[in-house]
Amino acid sequence: MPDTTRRANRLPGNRYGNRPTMKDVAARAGVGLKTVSRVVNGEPGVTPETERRVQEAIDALGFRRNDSARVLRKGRTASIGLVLEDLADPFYGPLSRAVEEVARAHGALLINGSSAEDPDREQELVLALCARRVDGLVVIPAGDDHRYLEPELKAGVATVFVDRPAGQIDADVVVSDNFGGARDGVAHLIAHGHRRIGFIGDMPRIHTAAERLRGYRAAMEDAGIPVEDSWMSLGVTDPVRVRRAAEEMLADPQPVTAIFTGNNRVTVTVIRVLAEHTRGVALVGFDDIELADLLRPGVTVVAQDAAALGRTAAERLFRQLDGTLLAPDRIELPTRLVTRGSGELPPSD
Amino acid sequence: MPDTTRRANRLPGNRYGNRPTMKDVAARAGVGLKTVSRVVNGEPGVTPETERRVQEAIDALGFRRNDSARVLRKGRTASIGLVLEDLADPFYGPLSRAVEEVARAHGALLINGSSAEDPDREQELVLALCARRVDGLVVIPAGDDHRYLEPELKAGVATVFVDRPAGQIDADVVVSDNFGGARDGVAHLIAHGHRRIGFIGDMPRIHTAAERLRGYRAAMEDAGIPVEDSWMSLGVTDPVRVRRAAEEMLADPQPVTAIFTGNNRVTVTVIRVLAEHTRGVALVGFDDIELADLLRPGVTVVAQDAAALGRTAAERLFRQLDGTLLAPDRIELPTRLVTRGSGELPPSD
DNA sequence: CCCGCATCTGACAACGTTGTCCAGGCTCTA
DNA sequence: TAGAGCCTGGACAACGTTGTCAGATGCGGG
Repeated sequence: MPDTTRRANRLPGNRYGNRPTMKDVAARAGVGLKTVSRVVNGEPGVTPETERRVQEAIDALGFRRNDSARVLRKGRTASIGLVLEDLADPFYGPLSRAVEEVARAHGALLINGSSAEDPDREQELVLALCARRVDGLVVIPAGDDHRYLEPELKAGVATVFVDRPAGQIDADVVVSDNFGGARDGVAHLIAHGHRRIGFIGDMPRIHTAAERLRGYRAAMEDAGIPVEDSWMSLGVTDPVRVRRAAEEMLADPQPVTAIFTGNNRVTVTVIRVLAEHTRGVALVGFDDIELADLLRPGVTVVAQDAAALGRTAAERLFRQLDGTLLAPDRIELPTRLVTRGSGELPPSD
Repeated sequence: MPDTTRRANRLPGNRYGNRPTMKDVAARAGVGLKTVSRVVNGEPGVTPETERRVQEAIDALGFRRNDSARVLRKGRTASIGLVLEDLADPFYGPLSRAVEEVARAHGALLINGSSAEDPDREQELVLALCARRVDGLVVIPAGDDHRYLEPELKAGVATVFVDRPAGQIDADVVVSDNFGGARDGVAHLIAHGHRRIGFIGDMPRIHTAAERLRGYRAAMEDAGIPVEDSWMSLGVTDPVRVRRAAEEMLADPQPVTAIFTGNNRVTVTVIRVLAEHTRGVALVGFDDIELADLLRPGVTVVAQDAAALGRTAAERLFRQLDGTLLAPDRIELPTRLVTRGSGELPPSD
């Protein structure tokens, strides 16, 4: 009694709510299983009349191919994973969209998740995506050790890191010129006469933050200005503490006359602080901000092209998948200094 | 010769780049297939010694369970689909993140895509997600006919629509009070003495746009102000045309003294136009905008809580999946008028 | 010393699809 | 009209996993 066995093996609640399968369609259309498969996949070798019958059965039953089974058989999932830091950060919006557009052009879906800057969560997410057998991964890394990816890379999972490089493994990377951008931004302030320039940035364990700090130091050193510790605030990230850091720099007996901010969120907070401040303090921020041009003064920024980062990374990913891309490489995209006023204020002392 | 058959059936390039399977792990550990499965899934009934051997083999081979096969067998994918309009729109960032957080709390991954406001693309995406057998869908609809979802709903795919209602089917919906919000925003302008109030909004075929327009009309009617056609601009959406629309309203011999804008993108463009304008024109916008408080004047908005929309929708989705949610319902979240200056300007004529 | 029981392990089928391969029917030609 | 060749359709195995069930092993008690 094979039927009994079969029923016994079924789950109680009935999976997929009893979706029809190709077998059901075949039975209804009075054809073989494989014929249904051919119709569904548009393969040749089916007479129009048969095709019509099959199509009718499909519509009547509301059949939809089960891609899990298909993936199992074919080995490709036509999906890629995107791991970023925070879906809600405006910097990642255009980046995600660019990745999605490239994926779409290649017929792939996008599965994504946020690491919230937590290395464990990054790893967990990446491995979950690998278990789903995504064809490739675009990762904005939170951690700095990615050796856990070695078996995956060996198994042929295409991988591109964006915004920050991978740690301890050799992988494709697409980043902005964080060092050069920050250096130019700070040099811009120096060129406008500033010497006491503050720096407020994220934790130096984040690669981009470290690079921007390095750019700040380089610009100062190039100008022969010794940097005082009280001018730098590293690792503060929540608005309350950023605000306090900025206020301390400005309250110093020898206050900074300009501030360089290390990312968009810090910039926004510092703008708020400066708005309450009577003395004009110059500001250059890393990352562009919406409406920055409408503030008075307009906010001068070092802009990176988030969409280009995403697009470049995704394109490299698919080139890995075609096999047209061979060795891992590091691509660095230029940044652009956008002057709008706040960076051109003269020192007020 | 079963081996020959097997090899002949293999694809040439070798799928997944030859990832090890449980069978391989079992062979290496010298145990049965099912024992490996037990270890991988943390099922009881394995001696510590056996478990150690299996774990060793797993690590040595870099084995990772293939979730496609697992899904095929178990029927649940532990993933949900999110279809929205544009990943890069700042309004959807917090919404996506909220959905992701709820999904994560339920151990599910998020697959998402953008419809770009195109109904066909929405349908294509939704059906692709259904073919992947996502457990549920959160949809910000672009189209207004969702009967194509009927077989899916019948098959038990949990579905919640957000931001805009579903068309032609009975489904769970979570929306903001677009009508009431717009009415209150316009009434606010009226209360400050305005009578000639312009409205610039998106295409009325988009539900939210239509509701906000209705709110505008209601407020005007309540105040006994007849609306002139030249005060309304509907369906313009790209910045160039929004700009032109705003300029025309302001160049009229009897110009509007205030403008109500129908969404965040329109608001931003109109802010730009007004910034170039000498005469003070009042502005209230639908949707909040970052830095709106720092502009002079600050921008008065009708804010909706995007994160709450996403969270509410996702929670309802998972309640559908638990079975604790029975009938589809419509949830309407309140909006909030945030006064910052631009909406309180008096008429300038 | 043997039996019963509990514990651990493995063989096997099934999930829904696709690739392979063969059978049967048809057309076309000699 | 018979034979060769083509075209359509279907049976079957396999993808990698998990549920079922039965067999093996070890232990304690009678």
